[in-house]
Amino acid sequence: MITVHLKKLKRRTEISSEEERAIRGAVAEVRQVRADELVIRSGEYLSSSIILLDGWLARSKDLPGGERQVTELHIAGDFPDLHGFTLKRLDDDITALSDCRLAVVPHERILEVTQKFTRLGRVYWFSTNVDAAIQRELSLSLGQRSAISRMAHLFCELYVRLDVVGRASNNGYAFPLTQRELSECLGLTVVHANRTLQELRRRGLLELENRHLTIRDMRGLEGLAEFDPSYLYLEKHQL
Amino acid sequence: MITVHLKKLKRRTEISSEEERAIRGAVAEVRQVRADELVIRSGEYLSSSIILLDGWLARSKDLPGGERQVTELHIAGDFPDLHGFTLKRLDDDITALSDCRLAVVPHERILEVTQKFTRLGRVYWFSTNVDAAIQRELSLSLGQRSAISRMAHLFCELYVRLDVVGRASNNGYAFPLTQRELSECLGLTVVHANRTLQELRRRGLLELENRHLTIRDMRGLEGLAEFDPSYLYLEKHQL
DNA sequence: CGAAGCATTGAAGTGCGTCAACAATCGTGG
DNA sequence: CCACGATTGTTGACGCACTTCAATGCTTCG
Repeated sequence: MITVHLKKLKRRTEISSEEERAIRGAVAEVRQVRADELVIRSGEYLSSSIILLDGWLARSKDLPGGERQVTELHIAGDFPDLHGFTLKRLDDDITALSDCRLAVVPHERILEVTQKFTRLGRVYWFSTNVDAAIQRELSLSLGQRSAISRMAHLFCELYVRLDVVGRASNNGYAFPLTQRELSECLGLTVVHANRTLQELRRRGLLELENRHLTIRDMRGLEGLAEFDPSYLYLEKHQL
Repeated sequence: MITVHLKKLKRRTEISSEEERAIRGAVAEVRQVRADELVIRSGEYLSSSIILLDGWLARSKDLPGGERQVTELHIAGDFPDLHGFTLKRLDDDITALSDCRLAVVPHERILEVTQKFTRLGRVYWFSTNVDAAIQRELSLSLGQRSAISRMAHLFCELYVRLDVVGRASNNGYAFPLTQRELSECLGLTVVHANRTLQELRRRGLLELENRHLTIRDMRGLEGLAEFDPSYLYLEKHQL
């Protein structure tokens, strides 16, 4: 179950069997949450963090008027609120986009593990830095890319990230978001997100039905998105 | 000189005199760079990071077509490429917006210091997490706020951050960016950034001349920006 | 089976972009 | 210290990508 998290880590760095045991031992319990459940409210005090084992989570920030911006989508293997280990409260909400299974990791155990294995401290620091890189790429999208290029970019990124944890299959993946949620990722209205999605279909780049995305023309999609995965830091790192 | 960096750290957590000595000892040299100089190119291998002692730096990402998005502005006291310690290369460029003084900190010394003082490891991890929070707030701005609210928000944030390191004075601060650079922070064209700035002036909220910003109506500006500084994590933290 | 949420479409509006010109300021060399 | 080209700031006219509003069918699920 937590194997998916180790799979993600091992893609980017070596994890010794001793370190692996320490990580496995840090999990206190496994929880389930339902779709649409608010998992963590921004501002609330945190004494544990969660590893996403299965399902999708969104981190988002709202304006007083209700407008919502998703700051990052999280998939199986991610450690969505690991930054809460040092920050002790989040500045963004975490919501379940689908039913999810979560491994709860108390901060005191993260502290112990990273004291004992200082390299793991760097591995997890690295991990939050990659999340920050994903968020920077989002800023680039929101600030400079057109709606269609932005949407294409998101689908490309998710394909790569899902592939790392073995959740992508022959050019497609399960995609549980509604068009409203998708629009909140992209800084668009639902109506325009809908039209943009249709344009991607019309160009023969992808299909999206029954919550499943199929990429029909990966080259074309990547080209439209100007997608370059180097910001995902997929190569092996010495830490 | 590096005192400004310690000032920033001490605002958010305790730093013992032993830890302070370790930090001061980690600096290998002090460099100067001129305005408009490309300080770090994204992708290049890094074996040291820099603390900004004086001046302004911008982190930015470009699209193939030349469109640029600034992902974060950095001021005195910041550690702009600290994430390079784990990532070993950046996904964004770092450019000098003004003449700057930089303290160079070799990664091997960061490694030593954080091995010896594991709490300092968490302090710096915390620090990159705050940068990530600033970037999330930018995503919220780019995705959901109007041009004028976005610009107001940026000026509010910079006031608070500069105040922490004692670089803001009676409701104003030195602001070295050109309108082009400002527009690249906000995802706007220069022309529209210019008109938006004029609108802020016209409403009596601020003045900007000779590279100096004066806030005439802080309440009004914060209200327009819907500014809430909690994402800056200014309170004292146990790490 | 009914209600609520979700996807889709059309028509009309607007915030911001584009293009183009010009004024003001800056930096540099003579 | 002035000359002058380059950069920066400003303004106007116009265009368009995306929003807004509103209506309609389609799912989904209690």
